Amino acid sequence: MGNQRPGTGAASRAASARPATIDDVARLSGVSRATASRVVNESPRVSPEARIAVQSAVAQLGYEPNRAARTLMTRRSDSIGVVILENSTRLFGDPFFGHLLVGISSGLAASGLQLILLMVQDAGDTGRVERYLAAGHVDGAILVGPHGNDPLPARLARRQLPIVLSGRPLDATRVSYVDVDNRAGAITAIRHLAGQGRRRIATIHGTLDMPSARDRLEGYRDGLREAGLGVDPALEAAGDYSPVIAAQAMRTLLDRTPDLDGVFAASDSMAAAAVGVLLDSGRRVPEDVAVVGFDDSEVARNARPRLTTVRQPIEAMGREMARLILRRVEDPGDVPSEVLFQTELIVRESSVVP
Amino acid sequence: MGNQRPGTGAASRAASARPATIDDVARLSGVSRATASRVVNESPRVSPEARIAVQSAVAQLGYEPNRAARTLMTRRSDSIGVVILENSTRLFGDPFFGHLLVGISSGLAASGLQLILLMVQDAGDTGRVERYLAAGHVDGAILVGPHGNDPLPARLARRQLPIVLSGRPLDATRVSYVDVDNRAGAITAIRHLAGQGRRRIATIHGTLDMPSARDRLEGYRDGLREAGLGVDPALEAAGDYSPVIAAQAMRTLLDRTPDLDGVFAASDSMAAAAVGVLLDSGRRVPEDVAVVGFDDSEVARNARPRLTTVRQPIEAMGREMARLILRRVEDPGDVPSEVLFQTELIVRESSVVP
DNA sequence: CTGAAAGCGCTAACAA
DNA sequence: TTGTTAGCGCTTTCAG
Repeated sequence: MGNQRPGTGAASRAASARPATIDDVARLSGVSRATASRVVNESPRVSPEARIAVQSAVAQLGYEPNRAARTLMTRRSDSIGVVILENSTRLFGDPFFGHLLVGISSGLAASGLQLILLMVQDAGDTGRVERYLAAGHVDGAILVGPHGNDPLPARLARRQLPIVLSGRPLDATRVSYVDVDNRAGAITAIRHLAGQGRRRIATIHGTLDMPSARDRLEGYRDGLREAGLGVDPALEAAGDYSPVIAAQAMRTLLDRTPDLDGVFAASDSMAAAAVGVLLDSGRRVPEDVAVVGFDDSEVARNARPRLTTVRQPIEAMGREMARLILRRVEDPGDVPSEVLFQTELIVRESSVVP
Repeated sequence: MGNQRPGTGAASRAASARPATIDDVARLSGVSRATASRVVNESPRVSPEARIAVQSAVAQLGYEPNRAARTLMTRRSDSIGVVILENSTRLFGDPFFGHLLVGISSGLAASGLQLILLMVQDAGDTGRVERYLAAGHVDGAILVGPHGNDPLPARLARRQLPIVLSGRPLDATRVSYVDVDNRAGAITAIRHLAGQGRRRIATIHGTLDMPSARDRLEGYRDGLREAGLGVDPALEAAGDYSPVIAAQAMRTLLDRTPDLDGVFAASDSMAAAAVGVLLDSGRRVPEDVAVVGFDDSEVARNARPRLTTVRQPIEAMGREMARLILRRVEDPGDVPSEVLFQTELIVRESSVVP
């Protein structure tokens, strides 16, 4: 590059202490701050010459807009809060949340909005997180894993913060959410088990303060009725999506109804735990008891026997949540959207006798 | 609480459109902006009366400082970037990352710094993320899962950004990191297997561009030598921490050395996959082949047989990473710290014949 | 111990 | 199409 005076030329700024400002860009390209700003923000009202001059100055200086200054002016933070409402025990033992995060992250990436992760582990966190979100530090929030009785969604909505939920809310509040057709998914599972000749089909459901858990339980019952098999409370046991509690539930079921020949669990982790208990009890899977899970996570492919399961497209659901929140941030007056994804039954070894 | 004119009193601001500013606080408490600011920022140079007046005004107005304005002034963003350098396949199939995130999040929570999550899925993301981090939008960064050949850590360090790595860096760069004593952990695993009478112990190691994988492999070899068992390349197979590749590796090992009687895998997920292949091949675990994993994640407790494994305190490591980055942000001149956690061997069914 | 004033970097009226 | 001007809300000298 020709002769440069050290410490003053543009090239020498490579690792400069002070980052370039829009003033630097304006000066170097010979236009005003305003015009430089217009180019950076892709306003159409700029002459081609000015545009080119500014763009090359931007490149030369490695200019990056100062987000704080921009936020102060536009009153937009260019960031989205992602709130994980679940204690750590279940949190990442189950691959569900991780996949959802990956989807959200990739859906947000193209937009230039940042992802601010907020984990609510205990009651103390709730206040902190709510204050932060309500203070206008984010343009919108994605709430992952809210239980039906969680007041946070309504509280934030009342404060006019755009939000999107993972999972249908329990009350009929009008908020955007993304969910899978839990009821239909459960029905396909039961239909499959009944089709394999199973007659005493039990279920390990999730905590019933979560709508997804309720819907899967309802689907289970509907499936039984559809197959002409009666509903029997003794065949239903509560889990909480953790393997430990699921194992307990399985033992309870075996005590109550030793003749059961099928199990539908509301997650793969719980199904895997159930299989463990069944094997421990001397039963063979699938010969004596057929098992179906939910999610189609790594757990299902990893287990032996491999788990038949109801697949939900978790990453796609995360991307959709990102899309929805971006839309609501653009246009807060937009009506809330409810997006339902379809499930797919993946048949593996745990439910089919070879 | 007395008589209030609607729309103007403090109480009526409860769900007001415009958030309170420090000017509002100053006015209500009868001091200047400067003094109000001092109280908010806990400066000691304020009279008790002023302090009390301001504090009550803050409470009354529900005042929350505008972070953008503060950032503009202080040149601190009050946020930490957490960069996940791993593609989604492995990402959350393995509970490791989730637990680390929980630890980091809880370590950061008390400080008031926000956690900005940046996932690098493909080469295209790298530039975006590096630009973002280098532009001063975060006060520091925690890099999770960097491979040895990743140029990002050095690039960011050169730009003066405080960073902390998960895992020892391959080159001898002086950066802060948190790791577990991988070599010692592997040795305890081999010592245990040898103690159970195993003589043909194989290993499925991780990708060798990650120091942790190298260290575990070295520990494996050291353990063999210590037990008087020779090192045999035919007993070593490469995995990449994914179950699928681990299963392939296990099959390769069985082809090459059908007489193996022990397997040490560099993660629980890989160990579980290896168990699956062993069972498929008609072998019994642990009777014919004893298996030991690494991590002590849910996978280990969930598998049947339950996995013996080398526990690492993942959440504590995450919290420590948060502590280190906060310290470096406070005092960038501080010498880099290297924190090594100890492992613990957890003996379960997969390695001990009853 | 307190207040007045300056200014961080940016965008958005408003004129020209 | 462009430039000038006026703040956004905050912290921080500098006087007093």
